[in-house]
Amino acid sequence: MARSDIKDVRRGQLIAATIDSIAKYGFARTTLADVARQAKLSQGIVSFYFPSKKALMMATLRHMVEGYEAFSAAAVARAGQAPAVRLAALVAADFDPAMASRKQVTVWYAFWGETRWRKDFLDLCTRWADAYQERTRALIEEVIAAGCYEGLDATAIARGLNAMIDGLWLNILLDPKACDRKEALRACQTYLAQLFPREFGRQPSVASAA
Amino acid sequence: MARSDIKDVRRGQLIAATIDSIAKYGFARTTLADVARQAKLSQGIVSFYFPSKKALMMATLRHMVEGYEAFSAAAVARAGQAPAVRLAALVAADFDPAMASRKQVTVWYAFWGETRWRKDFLDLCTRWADAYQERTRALIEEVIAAGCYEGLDATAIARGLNAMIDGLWLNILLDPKACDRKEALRACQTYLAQLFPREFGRQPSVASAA
Amino acid sequence: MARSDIKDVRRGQLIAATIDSIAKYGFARTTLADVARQAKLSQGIVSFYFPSKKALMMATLRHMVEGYEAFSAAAVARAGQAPAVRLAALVAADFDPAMASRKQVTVWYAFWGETRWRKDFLDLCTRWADAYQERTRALIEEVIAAGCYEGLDATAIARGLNAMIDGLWLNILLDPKACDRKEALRACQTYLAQLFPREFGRQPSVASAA
Amino acid sequence: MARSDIKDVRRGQLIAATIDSIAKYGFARTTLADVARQAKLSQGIVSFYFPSKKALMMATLRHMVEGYEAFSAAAVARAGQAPAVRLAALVAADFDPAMASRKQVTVWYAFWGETRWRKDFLDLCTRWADAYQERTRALIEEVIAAGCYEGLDATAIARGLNAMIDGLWLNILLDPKACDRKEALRACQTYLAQLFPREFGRQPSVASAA
DNA sequence: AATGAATGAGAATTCATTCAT
DNA sequence: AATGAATGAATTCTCATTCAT
Repeated sequence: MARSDIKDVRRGQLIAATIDSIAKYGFARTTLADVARQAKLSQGIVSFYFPSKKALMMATLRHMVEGYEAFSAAAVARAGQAPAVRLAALVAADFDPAMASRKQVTVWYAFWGETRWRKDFLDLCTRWADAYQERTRALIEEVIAAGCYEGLDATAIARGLNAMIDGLWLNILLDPKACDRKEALRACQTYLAQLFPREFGRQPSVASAA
Repeated sequence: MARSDIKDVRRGQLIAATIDSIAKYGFARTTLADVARQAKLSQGIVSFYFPSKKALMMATLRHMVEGYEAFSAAAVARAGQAPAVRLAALVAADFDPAMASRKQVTVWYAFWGETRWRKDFLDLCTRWADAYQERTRALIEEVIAAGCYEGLDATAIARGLNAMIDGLWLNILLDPKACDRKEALRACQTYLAQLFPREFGRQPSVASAA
Repeated sequence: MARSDIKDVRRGQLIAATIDSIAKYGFARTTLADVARQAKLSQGIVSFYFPSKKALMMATLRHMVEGYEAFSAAAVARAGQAPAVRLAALVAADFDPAMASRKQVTVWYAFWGETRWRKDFLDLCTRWADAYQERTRALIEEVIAAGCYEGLDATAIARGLNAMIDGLWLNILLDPKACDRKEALRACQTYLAQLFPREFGRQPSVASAA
Repeated sequence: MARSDIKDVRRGQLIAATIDSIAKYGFARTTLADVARQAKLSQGIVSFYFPSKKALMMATLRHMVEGYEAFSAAAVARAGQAPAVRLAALVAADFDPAMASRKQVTVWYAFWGETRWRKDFLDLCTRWADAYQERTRALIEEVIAAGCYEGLDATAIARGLNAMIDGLWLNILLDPKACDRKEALRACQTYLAQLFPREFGRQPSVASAA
């Protein structure tokens, strides 16, 4: 194995361990010793690969963002050309078990709840968040145009849709019994069906197409 | 000042200081020393009034929940009898400067992001959250009935609306430039206008009536 | 009730509470708050009657010493004139339920184990301890003289007897199952019977005479 | 120095420092900071080697018990075959400067005086204490048999002898001027001489043989 | 590359003592 | 005489970070 490969492997191990640990103990209670133990590596190695706890956390967040982005983009790509189907796929991806597992959601909100390094976290995410918002807006605009809808504000709708998704994730986190992934996806689809009845109304098959 | 009053005053001071400190430093970095300093009291007094940091945090959360509930209920009560106006008032209250200030929102998400005591936090909130969800649902049902709408699922709409509000709060927290309170409220109203065009469409005045 | 009486009552309450607390929690874990609670008095009153924790402890020790002394002297006085009977009574008093209860023994050893204030404790006890040792010695000398024993060193015997009593108390404290008060008393009597077979041998009735 | 050795060295340093500190300041006033200072190590390292103060104390007690046991057993082994000489050696070992130094005795009684962790301390010692009592009893029985003594209760004598030794240690602790090691040993030997005049009477040389 | 011992700055919590009422 | 709120120093324990091997 090449030198650079093993480095990537170690980094990956440590980031995975960090995610596990945040999910289990929370952000502040995640100690570097926990991470090392979880990764079955020695204490010192964490500092070897990441100069500080903050750097480890930043790398972990970057990893999560990139994973989300890749998963999301792939889902949309797989969905073909039709704007409505692409939009449905985008939404469905957000509630895919691989993205909206309890563990993932816990970790996302652990990051958002953290005040201390918020600024740095945001610097890391802003570009991505803006791009995501813009992509959603554009897709909705396409759906509006393709469906000949009128009087709809794509920006406000995109903002509302994304906010609803975030809020449903929070629901999943806080009260998984009252609202699981399936229930959350249904709420989103209800919303889309109200907006675009011709594309989303009475067509549960669209969701499963994603 | 009577003996029994001073206790309430001190508790209030400490809870206010806790909120300030969480907003400034985050949940984990809020030390009892910070709280004491902020409240201009001595270190030991925090432990005198709250047996542990957890107890202080629980009391703080309870205080926030009760404050939110009271504010929200008062806003709806002021709105009169018409269901749509009441619903508009409920939503508007969520984005009132007194509720959705950056400080408040920061603290809410600090609590939700905390893994360690999540179970206890939720035990404290569940009843309230359920009641809130139910109240929203009932109000939406009234609006549906009063407006003779058909094919609308009040439960899913309520869930979606509440989730959207939560998500918009997160937007306010994470990217206040892209989404301030006014913008957030607009997104919600857009949603309501799409659902109930006769009550909410083209009538920004309704919102301001709240 | 006269002023001075209530003061004595309060002092007594506090000392009794201190003894209870030492027995339950140990010397260092006995806080003034515990003592106050146990005595059903307010926190501040402890400092009012005793200028410091050390002073409370000293008063408690003095109380125990005086109680022991009084009990012991009374037992000997009741025993009449015969030296052997007096000696038997002295020993029996040490294992009387009122003196060698688990609580009492715990507290005595809590005091002896305490290094911090040892010097002050000893200053308080030395005179008493010396007097006690001398009294025992004199009594043994009388027994020797009355029984016409020869070659016995009253000083060494007194030292040995007192040490044995102390050691048996420690046994009661550390391993009450293996050695209770009755068993301890038996060991002492065995010792005396070996020393003074004519007075103590085969006469269990002597012990019960005490 | 090998990695595994250094751990033992550190543990030993810390235990030695703990003993010194208990002897100097007492049980409760022995802080982890004291121990670290005494051992010329940093604060944190104490917690690194011992998960809690209690664990440090337990390890210290175990160290003392093992040291005592080893010393005692070696003394008896050196004494040869004759039961009386072995018994004399056992007793003499208890008052050897290495065992009954003021420091050691202080620490023993500090442990016995401690209420808080008494149960755990005793769990650690009970087996040893029972074995010690049994060994003494068996030795005394041998002396009785070898000397053709009659009417002696080995159990009661052993209990009394061990209690006397404990009590003499307490004397050494509380009033070293009135009773030093030599004086204490003399009291024990007087006792043995009264029990077994043929083996111990008028033969100070036996003791010095130990 | 990797290890894990060592450091020391905090953090929560406890508690003797003070003092206004 | 009595109360109990308030203080702040002290203590145990945690942990990010450093560094010799």
